[in-house]
Order: sequence, then C-alpha cells, then structure tokens
Amino acid sequence: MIDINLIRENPQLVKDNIKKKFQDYKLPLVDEVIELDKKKREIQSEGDRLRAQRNTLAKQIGVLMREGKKDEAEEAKLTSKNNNDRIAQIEVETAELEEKIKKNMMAIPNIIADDVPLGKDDSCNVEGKKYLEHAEKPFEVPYHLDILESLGGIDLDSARRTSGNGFYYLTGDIARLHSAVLSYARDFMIDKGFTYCIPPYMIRSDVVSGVMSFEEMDGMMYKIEGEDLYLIGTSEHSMIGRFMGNILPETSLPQTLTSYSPCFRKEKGAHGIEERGIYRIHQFEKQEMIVLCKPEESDYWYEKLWNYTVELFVSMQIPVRQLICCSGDLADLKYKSCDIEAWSPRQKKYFEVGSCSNLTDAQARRLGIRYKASSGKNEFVHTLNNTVVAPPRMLIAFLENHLQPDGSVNIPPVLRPYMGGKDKIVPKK
RNA sequence: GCAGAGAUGGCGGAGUGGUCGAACGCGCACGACUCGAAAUCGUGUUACGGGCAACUGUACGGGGGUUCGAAUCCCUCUCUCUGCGCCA
Repeated sequence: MIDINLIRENPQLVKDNIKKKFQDYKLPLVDEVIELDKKKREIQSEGDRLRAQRNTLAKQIGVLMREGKKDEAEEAKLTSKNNNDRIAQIEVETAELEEKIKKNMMAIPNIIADDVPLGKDDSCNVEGKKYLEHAEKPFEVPYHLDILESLGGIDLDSARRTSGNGFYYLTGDIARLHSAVLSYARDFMIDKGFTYCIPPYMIRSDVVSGVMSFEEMDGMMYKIEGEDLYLIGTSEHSMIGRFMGNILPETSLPQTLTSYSPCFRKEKGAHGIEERGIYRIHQFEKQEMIVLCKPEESDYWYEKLWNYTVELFVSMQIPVRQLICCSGDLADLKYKSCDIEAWSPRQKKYFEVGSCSNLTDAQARRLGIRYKASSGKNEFVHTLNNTVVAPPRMLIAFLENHLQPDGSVNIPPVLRPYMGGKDKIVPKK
C-alpha cells in the first residue's frame, strides 16, 4: 500500500508505475481514489463541524443542568439530537468512502525501484550473477524422487493414505539431512548476527488480512475449523505480524531476525500439486530471514540478504544464480525482488529455491509498523524478507548435485557435524 | 475449563457520566547551573486525520449499545493476573 499523499501530489508518477508493471487496467483506480478522497474530505469537514457543535452543546447542557435551568437544557438536547441524525449519516458515508478508497489503494502497486528491469511476465526476468561452475555429470541424473527412493528416504504412498497428495514421509538419513540443513542454516544466520526466533504456527484472521490479499488468503491459507486461526504459509506472516501497530525506538533498528517454521499451503490455482515429488507440497519447513530497518537502509539490506542465501548454498557446494524479477512479475507489494535459483543437473537448468524482497514501506503502512525517527516524527519502517533455505525443495538440488556414479550422495563438510560425521549417504540394497 | 479481578500515553499509575487527551511519577528532549559531569531547578513531551491558517475531529484493549454527553454504564470478543480444576 502506497502513501495516499503520493497520489494526491503526484498521480502521474503512480500511473507511470502502473504502466511499468503492465497493469494498465488499474490506471482508472488512481483518478477514482483522488475523487473519492476529495469527497471524503469534504464530508469529513462537515462531520467535524457538527461534532464540534455537539461537543459545545454537551458542555453547555452540563452547565445548564447544574444551574437548574431544565427547560433550556431540554431545548439544547433536542438540537443536539437532531444533529446526531446527520452525524450518523455522515459516519456511514465516510466509512463507505474509506472502504472504497482502501480497496483501491490495496490494488495500486508499490512504486518499484528504478533498476527493476521492465518486462511483462516471468519470461522477462533477468539473469544476474552465477556462483560455482556446474560441472557436467558423466551419467544420467535420475528424477529426485527416484534418488530419494533408492536411498530409502521417502514414503509417499503412506503419506497419500494418511494425508493425501502433497505430503510425504522423510525417513532415515534423508530426514536427518533435512534437519541438518535447517540446523546448519539456522547457525549460519546466527553467525551473521541474526536473532533466531520460533514463531507461532497459527495466526488470527486480522493478521492474515494484514499480510496478504483476500485472493492470496483463499489460495494459500488453511483455516482451523471453529477457531479464528489459520496455519501460516510462511513464518514471515507471524514474524511481521509480531510488529503490527508498533512504534519501535529508532535504536532497536535494524531488527534482523531468522525464523524457523513449518509452512502450510493449499497451492490452489496455477500449478496445484501436479508435480510428482517434493517440489511443490502442502507442508514444508523453512528457515527465513526478516529485516525491519530505516528507509535509507533497505537497499543495503536487500543486497546483503540475497547474498547470504548465495553464500549458504555455495558453502554446501550447490551452484546457484540470481534471477532478477522484472516489473511485470513483481508482486504488488514489492519494490524489488529476486529469486535465488539452484542448478539442476538433471534438467540442465536453474530452478527457484528462494526469494528475496524489499517491500519498502508498503507492508509497514498496511500493518502500522513505525519507528520514532530522530526528527521526533513517527515514520514507517521498511521491511524485507528472504528465504534462507526451504529443505524439501533444496534437497532436490542437493541430491542431484551431490549424486555420485555409484548412486551414493556426498555430504559436504559443513553439514557433516550435523550428520554425526557422515560424509555420504549410500543406496539401500 | 470454572470463578473473581483487571486492560488508561514509551513505562508505572490516578480518574467511576459533563470543565478529562487525561493528575502524579519515571523516561526522553531542550535550557539553566558547572571547567565538564552527576545531582538540582525550569520548560516541553500521546497518536492519527482535516484545514493556507485560526482552529478542529477522532481514539482510554477490539467491536457494538445506552445518553444531549462515555475512560467512566450495558453487551460481546480478545488478552492479562489470582484461585480451583485438567494436562503434555
């Protein structure tokens, strides 16, 4: 959500930004907001005047009653009562206007960064730097599910019976590897100075509607029956929700947090759970990083964050690249975003393992997360989030890249302490 | 889960129908004193919105109601504390 003052003062900038994102159908929203806002302010002035009158009258009535002037007091009461009808009417109208304005404002995208490449959709995303050369494998790399099965590390059949499609049992060394990756990633971020946090895995509807749109909510979130609770789709939801409505002291910024949680997603819509395996599932685990900082520092943190993910993957000897998200593929709340993609030796291409975003003040405005600036004014913070690692998906990259001709999978040195010293996982006979 | 008490500014805490956006204290900012500091004294200090401005509106956990008028009364939800019960 952008600042309504920006629309009042510079509607052209807002419109140009919408065009840059190829959302021309949203252009009328800007003028609509301007008009609704004008109307709202007019009506609000009238309401304020009437309320001021009511306040004055109320005070007078108090005085009259004390002086025992009953008749005059009754007369004033009547005047006030008549005013109240109009005030009530104005209140309803104002609420309606505000709701319409808010609805439009939610749909108007955040102003994107100057250096975001322009493009209609994900086909226009721009490749950034690559890290680690991917060596050609001298053998055919099987589908990740086949690798997992040969290592005795997965049971999808049982999961389908207990929970349906989109769930899995990980077993033995693979399950241990999954935990090892998370533990290693957690310690990696702690070493970078981040504060480790385990958040609630369920949140209330007011938090949910603060962090996403209704459509997103419908497509992603699982609701707990009979309770005002939803399973989180990512720990970002509860991590950011934690600061809702807060005014933070300037000295507490930046907040650099790394959180662990399981993530629950319906995955309704575009893709669904059509992919065989563990690429897209209803439940997975993720280590996340979150930063709340002063506006002038968010560009700095953005670069820092995605580079941490790169560093982490490189330390596990998995080739990755940065993919810069183009204007048309950028979600409305985002100022800038990029994916970190890992190399798949089987598909001979990169695939997404994480996503880093700078939302500037758009999310903070929506959730009322501010800080007391040294100027004395309360300003909105900037929020950023990035995947440290989401093991089930990263395991695909891991297995494919570390697979040996004999079917075993090497464990890179950084993970061995978390695997009881093991340096490889070998196939089950 | 049951019963009772409670939720007020950055914090503590008064206020139980009108003159309360809110005493007092802490904290913070500025100033005085000082070579400098501590202590002390003085001044200022809730947030959000409308208006060029004077000024004005709203908000006392959330929502609703009673009233000319609500921090104050009623309903409801959430949370906290105390006691009892239950339980990893």
